[in-house]
Amino acid sequence: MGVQMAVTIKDVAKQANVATSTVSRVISDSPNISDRTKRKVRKVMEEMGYHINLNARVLVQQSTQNIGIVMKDSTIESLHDPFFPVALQGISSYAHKRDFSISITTGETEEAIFRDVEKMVQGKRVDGMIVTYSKENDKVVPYLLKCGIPFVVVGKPVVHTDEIMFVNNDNVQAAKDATEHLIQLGHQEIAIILGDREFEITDSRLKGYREVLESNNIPINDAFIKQSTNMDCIKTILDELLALPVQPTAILGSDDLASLHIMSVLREKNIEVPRDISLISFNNTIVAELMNPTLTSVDTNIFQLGYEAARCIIEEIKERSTHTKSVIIPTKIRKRESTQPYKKVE
Amino acid sequence: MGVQMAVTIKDVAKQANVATSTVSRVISDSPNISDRTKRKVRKVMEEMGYHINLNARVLVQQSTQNIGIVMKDSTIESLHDPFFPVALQGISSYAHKRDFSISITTGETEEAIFRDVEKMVQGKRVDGMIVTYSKENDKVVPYLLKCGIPFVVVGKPVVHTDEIMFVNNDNVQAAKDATEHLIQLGHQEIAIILGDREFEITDSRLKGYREVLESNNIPINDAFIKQSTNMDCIKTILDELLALPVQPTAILGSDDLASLHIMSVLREKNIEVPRDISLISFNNTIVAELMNPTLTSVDTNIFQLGYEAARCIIEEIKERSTHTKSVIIPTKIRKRESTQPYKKVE
DNA sequence: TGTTTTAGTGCAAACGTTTGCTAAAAATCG
DNA sequence: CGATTTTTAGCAAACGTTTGCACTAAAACA
Repeated sequence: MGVQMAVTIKDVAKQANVATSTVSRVISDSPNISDRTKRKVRKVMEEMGYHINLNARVLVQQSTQNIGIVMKDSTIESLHDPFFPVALQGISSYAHKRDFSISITTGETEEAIFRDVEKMVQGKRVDGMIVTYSKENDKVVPYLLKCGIPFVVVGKPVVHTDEIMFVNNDNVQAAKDATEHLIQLGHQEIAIILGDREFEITDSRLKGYREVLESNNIPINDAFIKQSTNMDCIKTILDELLALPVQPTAILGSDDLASLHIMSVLREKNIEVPRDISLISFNNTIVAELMNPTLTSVDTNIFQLGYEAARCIIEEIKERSTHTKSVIIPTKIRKRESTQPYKKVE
Repeated sequence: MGVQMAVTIKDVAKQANVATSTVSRVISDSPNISDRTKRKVRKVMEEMGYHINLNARVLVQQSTQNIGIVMKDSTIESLHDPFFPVALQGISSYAHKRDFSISITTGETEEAIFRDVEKMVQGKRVDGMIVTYSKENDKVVPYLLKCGIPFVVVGKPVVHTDEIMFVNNDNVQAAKDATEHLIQLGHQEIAIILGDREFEITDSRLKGYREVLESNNIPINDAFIKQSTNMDCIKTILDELLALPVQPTAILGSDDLASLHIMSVLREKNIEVPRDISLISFNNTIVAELMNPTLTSVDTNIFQLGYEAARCIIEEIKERSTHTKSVIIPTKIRKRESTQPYKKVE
C-alpha cells in the first residue's frame, strides 16, 4: 500500500463504469441499487482496496459517530484510581456496540480541559459529550448547556439539575448504608474522611452520614468530619483524629485507594484494622478484595455508570429524544474483614 | 447558542466584506494579510461566535492532528491494572503539549480492536497510531506496517523489529535485577509467575530470570516457571508450587496486581510474606507502596513509556523523520518489605 | 508623470463524500 | 404493442475549509 494517494469513490466509480452516487449508495446498501450493480461495484472496491474517508462523510452528514469524554483534572494519584479506567471501559463497551468511537480530553488543568472541550465541540468533532465528574464552579457543564450539544454527566449535576441528563449512584443512600453498617456493628464514634468538597459526591455522602447518625440519636461530632484533597493530607487527618479525647472506632474512607492509604498510615502507627478501628470504603475495586485485611466497600458499579452514560448520550444523539432522562445505578455493600463489631476494651 | 446553524467562514467573510480566503488566512495568521484587515476580521469572528470546523480543515489539509491508541484486549482484570491509565496519561501529557488529540479503540476482542484500527486508519481519522502492547500473532502491527502509516509500539515488536519504532524497558535487565536482588538476599529456590506467553515482555522476563540463575550456578527448575493467563489460575499455580518437594522461598510476580493477588492467596493458606516467602513485582504502581506488607517492585516508569511513545509518533508525523528511532526507558528496583533475606528454618 | 515593484485580496478549484432531483430503462398492464 | 408505472442510475449541488494563481491598488522608482 504505502503512502500513495488513497483510492476514492470517484476512482471506484470510473473503474466500475458507474456514477459516484451509485458507489455511495452501494456503500450505504441503498435499496435503490440492483443486486447486480452492487456486486459489480463491491468487486471493484475490493480490487482497488477502497476505504471510505470518514472526514468527508462527516462533513456532509454532519454527524461524527464520535463522542468526547471529559476527564476530571488529574492529580497524580487520580491516575492510579481505578475509577476512570473502569468507567471508560463501560463507556467503550456500549459505544462499541453502537459503532461509536471515542475521544478523550488530554488537558491536565481545568483550563486546559476546558479548551479541549471547546475544541471538540466547536470543531464539530463529536456528536455528544460525557462528563465524568460533577463539581461546583465547573465551567464545562454550563458551556455544554449553552452550546446545546447533547451531553450527560456521571454524577449529579450541581446546577440546572433537571435540564441535564445524568447517571449516578444514590450517594446519600450509599453513605447511609455504610454508616448504618458500622452502627449495626456497635460503633458510635464514627469518623468520615471525604474528598474534595467541590465534588457533588462529597456533599451527598456527608448528608447520608449525618442523616443516619441523627436518626440513631448519635450526636454529630464535627471533629470527626474530615476532608482530604490529596493523599498526603491523610496522614495529618489521622494524626488529628487520633489526638482527639474521644477517638473514632470506625472510619468511612472516600474510596478504595484512599482507604488503602488510610490503612497504610494506621499500620505505621501500629493501629490495626479492624481490631482497633473498622474501615469501610466506596467503589469496591479489585484491590478491596485483595488487600490485607480485605476491605468492606460499597460497590458503586463503576462499569455500569460508564455503560449507562454511553447509552444515554448515544440514544439522545440517535433518537433525539427530548426528555432528559437520568438513571440511578444501585449500590451494594460488600462486607469484608475491615469492619468488625465494636469491642469495648481497646 | 442552541442548535442553530453554525457560523462558517463564508458568513464571516460576508459580514466583514472580505473574501473567504482572507478569513482563512487570518485564521492561520498569514503574513500576507495586513494588520488592519486581521483586526477587522477577528472582530467579526468574535462578534459572530465563529469557530472553525475541523472536519473541513482535515479534509483539505489531509492532517488530523489526532492519534489513535490501541488498547490490548481487555479481560476484566486488566481493567483494574493501572498500566493502561498511567500510560494513557503519559501519552496525553505529551500529545496535549503538541496540540494533538487522541482517540482510543473501543473493541474488547482482538478482532473488534483490529476493525477499530482499520476504521481509524482507512477512515483517515488519525495521523498516527500508538500500540500499547507487543505480542505474537498480532494482526495490528503488520497491518499498520503495510499501510505505511506512522506508528509506534510500547514494548518490543516481535516482527520487523528494526523497521518499527518502539519504546520499551529493558525487560531482560529488569528481570535480571529482580532475580539478582533475591539471590543477594540468599534465595536459591526462586519461582517466577509470568503473564501470557504471547506477549514479548513475558519472554524477555523469563530470559532475564534464566540468565541470572545460570550465571549464579543455580539450576533452573522448570517446575518453578509458571504462567498465569488470568487471575483465577494464580490459586492453582500456588497450589502446585507449594506441593513441590522443594518449595520456592521467593517468587517473582508479573505485576503489582498479580502480586497483590498472590499475596492474597498465600494469606489464605497462612503463608506469610515475607516471613515464609519473599515476593517481588514489576511496575511499582501506587498499591505496591500502600499494600501490607509493602511490595518490592521494579519501577518501569509507565508514565514515561507513554510520554515517549507520544513524542516518537508526533515527531515522526511532524518532521517525517525517516529514521526509526527507538527509546529504552530505564527501570529501577524499589526495595520494600516483601523481600527479605532467606532464613533457613521455616 | 509614467512605469515597475510590492503588498494585500479575491476567485475558484480542490478535498471526498451524500443526496434531491431527474432521466433512462425495465417491467407491468390493458 | 403502446402506455403507464416502477426500478435503477446519473447529474450536480452541497458540506466548510485551504491554497495557487490572478488581480488591483498603492508605493517606489526612474
